[in-house]
Amino acid sequence: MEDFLEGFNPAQREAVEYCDGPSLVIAGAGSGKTRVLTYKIAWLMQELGFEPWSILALTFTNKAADEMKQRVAKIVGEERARMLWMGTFHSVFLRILRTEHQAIGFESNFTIYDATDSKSLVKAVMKEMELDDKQYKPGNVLSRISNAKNQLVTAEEYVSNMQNAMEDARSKMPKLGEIFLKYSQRLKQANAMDFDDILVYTYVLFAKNEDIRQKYVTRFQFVLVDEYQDTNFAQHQIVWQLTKERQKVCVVGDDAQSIYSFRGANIDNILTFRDRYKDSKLFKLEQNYRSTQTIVEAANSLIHKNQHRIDKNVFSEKERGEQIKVTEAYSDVEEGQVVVRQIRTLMRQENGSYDDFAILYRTNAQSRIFEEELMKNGIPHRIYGGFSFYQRKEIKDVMAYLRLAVNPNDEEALKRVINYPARGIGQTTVQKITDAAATHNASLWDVLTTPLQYGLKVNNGTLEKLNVFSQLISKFIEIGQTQSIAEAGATILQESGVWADVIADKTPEGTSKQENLQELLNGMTDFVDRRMEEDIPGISISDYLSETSLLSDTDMKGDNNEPKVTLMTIHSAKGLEFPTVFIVGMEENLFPSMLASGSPREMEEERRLFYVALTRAERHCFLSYAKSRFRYGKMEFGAPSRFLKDIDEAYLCGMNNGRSIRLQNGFGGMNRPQPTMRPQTTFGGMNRPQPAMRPQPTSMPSAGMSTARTLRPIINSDRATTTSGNNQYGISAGMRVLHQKFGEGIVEKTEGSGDNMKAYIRFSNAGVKQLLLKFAKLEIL
DNA sequence: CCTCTTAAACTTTTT
DNA sequence: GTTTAAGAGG
Repeated sequence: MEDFLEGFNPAQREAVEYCDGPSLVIAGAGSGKTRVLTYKIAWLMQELGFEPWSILALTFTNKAADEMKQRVAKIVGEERARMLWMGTFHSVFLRILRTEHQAIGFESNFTIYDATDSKSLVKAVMKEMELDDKQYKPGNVLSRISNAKNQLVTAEEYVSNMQNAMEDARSKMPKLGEIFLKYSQRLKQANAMDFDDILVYTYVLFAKNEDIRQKYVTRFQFVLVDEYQDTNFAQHQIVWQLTKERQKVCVVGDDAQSIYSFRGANIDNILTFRDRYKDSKLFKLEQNYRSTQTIVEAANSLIHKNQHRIDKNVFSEKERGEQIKVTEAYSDVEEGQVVVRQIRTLMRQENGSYDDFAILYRTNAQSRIFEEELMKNGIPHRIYGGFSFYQRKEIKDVMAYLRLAVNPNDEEALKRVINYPARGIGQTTVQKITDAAATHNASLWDVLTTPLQYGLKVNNGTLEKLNVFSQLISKFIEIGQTQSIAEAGATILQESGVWADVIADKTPEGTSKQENLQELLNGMTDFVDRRMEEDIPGISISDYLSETSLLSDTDMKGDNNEPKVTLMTIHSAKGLEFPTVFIVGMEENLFPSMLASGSPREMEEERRLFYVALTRAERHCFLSYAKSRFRYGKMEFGAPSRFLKDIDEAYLCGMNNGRSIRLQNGFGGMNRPQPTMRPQTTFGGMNRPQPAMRPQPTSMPSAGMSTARTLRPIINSDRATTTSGNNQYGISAGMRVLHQKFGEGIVEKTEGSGDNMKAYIRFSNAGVKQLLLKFAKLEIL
């Protein structure tokens, strides 16, 4: 089987072949890490006789898992590849938890709360405790809870630990432990888990049930973990629980690509691996097969600016390649134009495919401008991340019904749809139900089904409405148990009234919602078909929900094979590669993020993120920054990113309007007025006159811009008052009017027109009111 | 109780 | 610029 590993370098070969004990593979970017992992799995099966179901391979994204599965399938055949335990930490452990639910005190039909559900629950808990959400920011609270869970600290342990109490008091959130406790109880009450719980309960399951742990230790004879630098403590511990006796484990990672510490990932896991597994072997993969020498060396020069790192020498033997081009754009819009123009040029020059291009950015919010520009130019593209299909409102609504059909105790799902479509159960009623549930330690569903038992004080009309709703859900539960998943989906969509509500919406958004819901039903059918075809057990709604709750947009399969330009965050780009990469928004406070500037640790993580971005590129790499950009609805002026200076200058070349410029002057000259720059950096489309700018050619750009911005509302309100005399209501500023309820008043101003027209009226005994003229019956005096 | 309008806060990054 | 929370009127 020597030719099996043909084309492998010695380091790769050793890493694949060593299976006698634990091993740590430090794999530089583009060093064939996935290749090593896939061949190692194939090696285990074909050379060493491991059965596929005895191998556990863990990844971070579904995408990585799918890709690896496909690659393994090519070597060992689909049949056998299918039997591997391969998936994300979350999906594999969720599967185990469903099987072993009893041991952790859950019903088998527990549901998974997504980030929105978790946040909503935290808010609900805080409201109950009458805590100010200015002082306790739900996001902060949640991230503290999440951190604790990632450290395997339960709510009970958290509150009994004095150090936490002190820490919370210091950050003005003394009740945090109590929130954590209540939050956990409510999750349990709802028979639900959040993302972090999947790991926590897996750990607890193995820690408290030795027999169950043994069962899985016996099953998983070899464990492989991809992207080990991104594991958090919980994951690290679970891997240990599964491998401590047998020590058959191989982890692959690159400390330089650790970019998830915000999620509890700890580089130390990779560093302490060798202390924990005493006889572990270390392999280093240092040859990069992906990128040109220039790109690899530029990335090296960058990462050397970090203090915390494992020393290694990543090198490339590919061609030298061209320098990395740095472009300064006048605005965020211009940055988009520059990138699109460059794509067109390269397409022409290299006769390329749109698949060859990726535009990478730090935040999802940046995608828009590029999307618009690509659209304008008719360039096919695909945006990953941001809003996933399953996060759309209409989809979440239907999913909530499905969740209830599986697990009616699901509090967040219930609150979501109890009054959607509107059935006359409002906030006050929901609040009463929640209160009753809280005082009796019951679930909302308990209260809903037996309201009298919990002393729910609502009038008979409301009681009947609640009854109708709970009957509806009961019916769905039955449907879920009797009908096939796609049928059940269609029935529930119909009978819940969601479909009728969406049909009634004739706006373009309504149409798109219809399409999405149709797509959801198709997806359910596909789900069943795929599982039947691949002989995977589990085609219930619960199985469907399990899978989709852990799916992100990045994992969605393309609808067709048309080549497309890829747009995504750098985080989602990890593990991918493209011939040409644009890294955009290279500005201070954007990349590196403003929030990272406080701590050196976080700054190093941002730098690693940039390292990841650079090393995605195979041949061409473009960096760009904009001198001004719209953020939070305001024009902001930024400076070029400090990271640009972290790359050895020899690998960079400046570019403006297709022309090379000298770099030294290009950076940091942002605050000087540069009157000659504008004609150079403007393109065809930008040449339209900008009157607001013209009156102040000598002033600072910011002064000119802010004038332009503040001008607009003034003009608008001027027009509103001056034109208000001629309208269908005959109302205008200065008139004296009489209102049925408020009495006599004077019209101060009017706004809008037609049906939306409204007036600000100062009433002598009711103060200033704004009234819609469409409704307000005013008599002109 | 519902719906429309307005104000405010908001943006890292993801399983 | 976008999305959510609150407020007021019907």
